[in-house]
Amino acid sequence: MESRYDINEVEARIEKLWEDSGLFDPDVCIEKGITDPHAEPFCVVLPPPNVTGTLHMGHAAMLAIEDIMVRYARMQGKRTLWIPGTDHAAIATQSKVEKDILKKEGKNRHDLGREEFLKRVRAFAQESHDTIVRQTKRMGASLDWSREAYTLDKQREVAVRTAFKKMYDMGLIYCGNRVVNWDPKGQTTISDDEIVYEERKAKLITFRYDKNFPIAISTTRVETKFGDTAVAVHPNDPRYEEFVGREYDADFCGTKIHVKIISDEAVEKDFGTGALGVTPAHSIIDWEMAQRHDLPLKQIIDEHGKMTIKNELVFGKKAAEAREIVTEELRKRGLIEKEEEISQNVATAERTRGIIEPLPKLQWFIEVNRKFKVENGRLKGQEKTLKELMKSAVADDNVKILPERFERIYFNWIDNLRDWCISRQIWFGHQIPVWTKGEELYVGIEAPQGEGWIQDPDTLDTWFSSGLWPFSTLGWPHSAPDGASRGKPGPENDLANYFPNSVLETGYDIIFFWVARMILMSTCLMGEIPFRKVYLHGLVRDDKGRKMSKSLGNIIDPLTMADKYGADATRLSLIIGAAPGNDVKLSEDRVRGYRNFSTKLWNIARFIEMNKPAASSVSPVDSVALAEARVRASSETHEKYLTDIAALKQEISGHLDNFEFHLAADKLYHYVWHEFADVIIETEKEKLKSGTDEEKAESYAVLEQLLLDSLKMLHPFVPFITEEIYHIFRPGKMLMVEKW
RNA sequence: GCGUCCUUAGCUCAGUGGUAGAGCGCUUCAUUCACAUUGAAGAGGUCAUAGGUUCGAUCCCUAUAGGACGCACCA
Repeated sequence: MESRYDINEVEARIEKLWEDSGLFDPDVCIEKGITDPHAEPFCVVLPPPNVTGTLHMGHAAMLAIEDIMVRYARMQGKRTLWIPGTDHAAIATQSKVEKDILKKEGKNRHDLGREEFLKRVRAFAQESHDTIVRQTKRMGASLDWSREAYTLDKQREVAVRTAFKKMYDMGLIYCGNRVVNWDPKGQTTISDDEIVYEERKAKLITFRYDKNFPIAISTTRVETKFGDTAVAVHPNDPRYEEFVGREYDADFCGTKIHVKIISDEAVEKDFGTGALGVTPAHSIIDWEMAQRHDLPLKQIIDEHGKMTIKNELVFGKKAAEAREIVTEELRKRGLIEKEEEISQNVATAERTRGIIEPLPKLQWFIEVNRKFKVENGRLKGQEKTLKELMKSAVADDNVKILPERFERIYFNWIDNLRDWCISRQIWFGHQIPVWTKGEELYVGIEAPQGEGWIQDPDTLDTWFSSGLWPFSTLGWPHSAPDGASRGKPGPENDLANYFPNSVLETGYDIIFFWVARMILMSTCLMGEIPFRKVYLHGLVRDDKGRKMSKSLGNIIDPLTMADKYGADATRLSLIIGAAPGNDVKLSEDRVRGYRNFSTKLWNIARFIEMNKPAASSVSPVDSVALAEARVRASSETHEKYLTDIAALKQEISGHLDNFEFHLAADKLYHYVWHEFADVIIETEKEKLKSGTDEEKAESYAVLEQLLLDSLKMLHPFVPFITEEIYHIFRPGKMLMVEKW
């Protein structure tokens, strides 16, 4: 063995060795007789990284954790499949490319036109994809690349369109004119989950529409009051009881408005004056109130955030500017009763950070409170709403979320869930499979026959296609989920063999975006849960606990770490000390520390190899036989070594079964360094130096066995170095498919 | 407002109902020895605070303080 462990040479060579072996593909394992086709299946689908650039430490952590589960399952003899893929990430990718083009060429997407722009986005996505694939392999992830998927490829497009059509036919997808979250910066609608609240100071103004109006109201957005069609008070508020039901005409800064006084539970008595001006067109809450009280809707702001109300003071002005003008006008008219500074949470778009302008728009929605009949699977025939299905999937313990505390968070989210707006006014993504011709509307997988059909120009929320991921990657809708194909090899039988997935592993930050949506799609379309377990990992932060970001300059790049200290060390640094669901603070020192572990392991192997007795170096088969014979005849100390490591194996298996990877890795680390190296080898050193030939051979045999056992247990965590050392002691064998 | 998590060695964090652990850092010593990307020894902790349960609490319960976060509201 080389005296120095050459990380980069070994990791590159082993990566290629695995890839050439084809053993990441379960069908190859079956063909070669390594895996029993009727063995228990174990399937994980990789959360597809966005094609917006490169992998970061969060991805590396995800890959490490999943690879541990997958390699462990494979070594246990399970029929193991881990499917790779990437996500087109519609809005994220589009806005990234838009930004780049604007910076480099000073053009926006409309200057280029839809086709040319999409060409550019696709080129960028392809480049990102290639980088991501390279990086993923570099981390040692044992993914079956022959089954690689992309959320925007042809096969997934069929899945998306099929899902859309089915849900439309079930009455779960509808097109409705509703007040939606409009992002004026990104020029698109977004869903409730894509909103990020930012705390800001605002001026709360208490005023009357005009001198004759009986009730004063409070608002931070006086410019929207042109659109008011009601004033709402709480039903139990004695101050306003007498007014409820009356209607008034008022002159608001020169514009005639008609206002009805209503009572509604949504009003808080203690806020402001306890009376609220209802602006149905520019507030989701107000819009809901308007629905309840049958109020008219008056739009006064457009998609660009400009005032459309025909009032000479503000027409054509930006909302913020109009706010100042209206405030000034109210002052002039002596209508303001109070002005106070308050802090409020402003809704902004997650991607663009533009301030959300609620607007009434015609959009596509998924209705979450409508009862429908499930058509397939285990849940066939049940009449439930999507909300109920999502809830019972977890409440009935069919889907187990780890750590458990996230189940409460999940339920809490479902309770507050509104209809999901799925249409986006961006270009990159799955175009909505709806075509119109005059009054006619067609929903289908393929464009309708005949002239004059126009496809809806909008695209779908990226999470719509991600929601199908657990089964769209397994061949749905082309292959059947059940029937005779179970147990048979080949990707065409994947759905029968690997659905539901065994585990879904992802970050806790996308439990709503993604985990919930997959449960929704799967229970609805498949009539079955998408996966049995959800394992949520924490976020990787810098050593001060801050998010890693370009602007802070605190990014630790997983590939740089892998090149410097090895993918093995990088993986270990992300596993040890990382309790499930807890954030990990990472520093380069940590990675370096685990690189030292690789060196230690290498030297342990080197020491053992150097002490190999000449007699047993004849052939590997003989050496195995010899080792076993020696071990059987071993001394008490030697027996203790072997029972100890057997006990350790029990412990490690237990931890792995319980998803306690951090405990398993920590114990192995401790055993190898502080027990095996520091105690056992130090003890045996003497015998190997001055013992009889017999003693030497026995000592060697025991050490070799301990080493091989350690390598096996370590393999899921540090696959490269363990594979390399294993080959030195067992030429021709592949550790990744050895039996656990 | 509702809820969750965190508070353990100088730093970053694991962990456990019964003499406290890791990495990095620090001190001293060792080195023709598998490994200086090392070994040995060591310093350093009333496990946030106050109550309670218990034979026994860092761990379970309650409250308090500080920090992080999620959800709802935010007129």
